[in-house]
Amino acid sequence: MSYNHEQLSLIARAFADPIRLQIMDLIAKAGAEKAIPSCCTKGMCVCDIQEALDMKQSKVSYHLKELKKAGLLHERKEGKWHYYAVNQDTIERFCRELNNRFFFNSPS
Amino acid sequence: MSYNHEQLSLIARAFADPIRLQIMDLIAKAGAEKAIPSCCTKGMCVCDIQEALDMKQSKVSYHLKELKKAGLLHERKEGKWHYYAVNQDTIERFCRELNNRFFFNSPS
DNA sequence: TTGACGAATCAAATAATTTTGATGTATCAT
DNA sequence: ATGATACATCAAAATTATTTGATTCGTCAA
Repeated sequence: MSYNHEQLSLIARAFADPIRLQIMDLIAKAGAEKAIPSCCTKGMCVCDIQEALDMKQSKVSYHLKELKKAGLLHERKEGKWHYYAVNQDTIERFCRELNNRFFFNSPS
Repeated sequence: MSYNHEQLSLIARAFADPIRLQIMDLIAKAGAEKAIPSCCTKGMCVCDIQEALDMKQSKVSYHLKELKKAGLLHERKEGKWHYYAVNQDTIERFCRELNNRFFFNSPS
């Protein structure tokens, strides 16, 4: 039902790198607004992130893998493209878990 | 007003190690309940954590430093002892920040 | 003072993450 | 089939984090 230390730390580790936060921001914005760059209607593809943040492709892929491993991203494959979108559920559970653990008067 | 990527990742990094989560849990419990071990009424001292988790003193100090650097702990010195307590404000702000960033319909 | 205790800090060793360039795989158009 | 594109994966190098065993610092009691 609730996360253990390993699961919690996996998510925290994913958030622990500024580059991954940048990537998350970018993907979140693309999901929220009209979709910043070219090809994405729902989610962002690797090449758009690569271009937006001026990073090597393998670097982007590596960080996306870490984020996905933590359950923070959802992947949808469509032809040649892989679209990534934020998995809000994981973030919500993560925050709820922190609250339950560290607040004496925890709000559920 | 709100955290930048560096500040956010600093907090996330602090949560990113299972050992530090253990320490946080321990300190939080000591604050919430009657105070588990011997000497602490408000906060826990290093030697109590050391004993509770069976760790070397320098290791405990190292992790406490990391947690404090992230603003997750509050330190109070009293004679020979240093008492650590959870800084709930930081956790609250951290969660609020995550919500603001990654939820389209963010609750403030 | 001296010695003992609680804790910080340091330097060296070890371990884990991240970056990089290369190579591999799948999909698609020609 | 061939070549191009989008992406994953790999192995090596570079960078960071963690652990360990001193050593040091501050406080207190004798």
